[in-house]
Amino acid sequence: MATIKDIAKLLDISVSAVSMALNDSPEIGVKTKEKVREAARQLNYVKNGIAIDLQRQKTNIVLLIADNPTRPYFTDSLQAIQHELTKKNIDLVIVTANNSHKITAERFISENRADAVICMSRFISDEFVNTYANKNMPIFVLGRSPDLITNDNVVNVAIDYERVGEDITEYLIQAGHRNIAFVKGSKASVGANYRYEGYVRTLRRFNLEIDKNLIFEANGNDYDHGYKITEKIIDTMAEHTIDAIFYVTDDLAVGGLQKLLEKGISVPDDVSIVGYNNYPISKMVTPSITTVDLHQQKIMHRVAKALIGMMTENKTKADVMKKLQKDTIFYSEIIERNSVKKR
Amino acid sequence: MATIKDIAKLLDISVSAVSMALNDSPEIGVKTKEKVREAARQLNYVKNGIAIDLQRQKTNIVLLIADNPTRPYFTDSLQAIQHELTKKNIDLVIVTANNSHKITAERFISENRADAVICMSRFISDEFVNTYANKNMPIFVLGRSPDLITNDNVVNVAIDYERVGEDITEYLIQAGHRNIAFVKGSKASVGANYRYEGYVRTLRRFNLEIDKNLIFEANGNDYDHGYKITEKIIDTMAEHTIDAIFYVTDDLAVGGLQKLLEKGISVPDDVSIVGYNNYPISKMVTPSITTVDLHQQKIMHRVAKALIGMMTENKTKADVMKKLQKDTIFYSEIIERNSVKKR
DNA sequence: TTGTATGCGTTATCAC
DNA sequence: GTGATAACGCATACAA
Repeated sequence: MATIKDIAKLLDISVSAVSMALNDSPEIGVKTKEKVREAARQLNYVKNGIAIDLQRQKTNIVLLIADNPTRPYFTDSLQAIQHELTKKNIDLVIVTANNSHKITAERFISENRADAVICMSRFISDEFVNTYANKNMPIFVLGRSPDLITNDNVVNVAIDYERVGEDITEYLIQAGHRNIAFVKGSKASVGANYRYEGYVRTLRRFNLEIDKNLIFEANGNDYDHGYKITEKIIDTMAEHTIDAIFYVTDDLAVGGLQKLLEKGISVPDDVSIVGYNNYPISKMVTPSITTVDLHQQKIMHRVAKALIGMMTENKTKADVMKKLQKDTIFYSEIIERNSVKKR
Repeated sequence: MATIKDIAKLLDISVSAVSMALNDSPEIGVKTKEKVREAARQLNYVKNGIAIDLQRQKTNIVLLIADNPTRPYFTDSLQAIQHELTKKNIDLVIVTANNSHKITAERFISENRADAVICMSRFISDEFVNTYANKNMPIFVLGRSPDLITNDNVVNVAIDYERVGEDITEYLIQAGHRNIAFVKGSKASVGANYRYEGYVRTLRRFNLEIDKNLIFEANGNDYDHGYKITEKIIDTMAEHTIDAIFYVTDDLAVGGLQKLLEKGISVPDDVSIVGYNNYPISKMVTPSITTVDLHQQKIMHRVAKALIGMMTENKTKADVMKKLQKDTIFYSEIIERNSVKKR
């Protein structure tokens, strides 16, 4: 690996001259620049970004930590973030952090390998985030408890969990459903828990009984869990009437749908179902599934902008918080499709 | 940001002593180590990974370049790679490189920000790869033309494209189908093109006519394109009999399936369909779709191992190539489900 | 057991 | 227009 030193030696000029030439500094003559560039080509010189970062005390990268890069909510976010960062010529690096593998992510944080981080993974603890965030590396976390954030360089992107789960429950009730089953998913999923609470609140608001027999635990958020739990649901349908099923996740709903169809139960004629998140798959099945869109992209656009503000314009947490919450950051939208019947 | 210098000053010992203490060197006394650690805690010291990398002339990271991190073929690969790297305590960093955004990936390569790279994106050109791969940073690319690889530090993971597309076509023929339509996807997809060739070869082998009317261009590999092109297919079914449809991708097949069902065409009673890749979604629809599994994970496990060999054991391209191709790296497997009817 | 000196590859600050 | 030199934060060979 050739370095600027090698170039300098070859051309018998100083290292700094080479550096400046390579960076097209106006202080360097045109002929020198050309000589340097030519030599660089000859020696197969490639610059060492690490050394540059060290010298500059900046990495120019934003670290994005994901628990599961498969999920559409992640890829949506990714797109939004990348869009904003590209404008500013900031690099984006993704590392995953989940149950079984989070060392890389933690190392990147604890070793200050970024100028800012967006943490979408729950597996990086509040404590960790609090101890390592600093002025040169603010950390954005999503949907955590505000009271657990003690560091002034970690900003929590609050989500208005008040309405979560209420919207779609109300929608089902308005459509004439009374016996609405609820399928819980992964216990670790914060959002999913809030949806359940919204469901309960809404039933109460409409003076509907909360029947424990209609609450199911899938113990996971994906297709397979949905498929499996729906076996149980079908069993209980023998004794209790169920008009509609609120799956806490689209994937669960898709799995459930398939089980229902296999058992000859028609959706939505025999039972209506809804999912949550507006994952692409929800429209790919027959019947397509009514769901709710969280507008993750819009949120992340704003997060990215706030983050850039802190990185490049020396804004403080207080500054960006105002903008982040200027209008309600969170608003969900019901996507009506064909899995719900009005009665 | 405190550095070891600060610690040294505080404790009035040398910088190197601090460095060694922090790295738990046996040369340093226990009491000194404790003092140092305590001081580090007090000063809120966090180590600077960048500086370490510079000094060590190693980054300990493998760079994974993806075009579309959404695709299951990517997440499958990710899992396999991460599994192998974790064993060796090597970090994995993902950056995306697609049509509109590949600067980050290119910068990471050209600035030597990794000890090795796996490039799954077609948007990083052969030329680029050839100019930047070096002994300290080998680059693995997937399924490119071997003759375009001129650098001895880029290893091309060949895939046995001979059989691709033949297997499933033969399967359809054996099931009694004669008029088999083919739906092409994105023109940029290398694998998809090979599948088409396999399809053609197989028809010839069985002395079946290749009917241009039954070849469709979806111009994309995803659900929406499948949905759209199937409109055309249904139109031509009025004039030409079609027993089966070979969608070049599962997503296309899922989109097609939905359109067929909407139009009241039964799958597989009226027409059989197959996809390719064994994406999770192919089993989530009703009827579930017969497809072929490329065993991407197994391939990537082997790739990761080869790469680790080059990184840590100084193995050469020649060395790893042998192992990579020891047994056929590529073998596809037909996953029989419910979208094909025997006639 | 500890300290000194040097180097990693680059940029920045001066002085020339 | 150019060249020494220090500095970035850390690790290491060697000396003490």
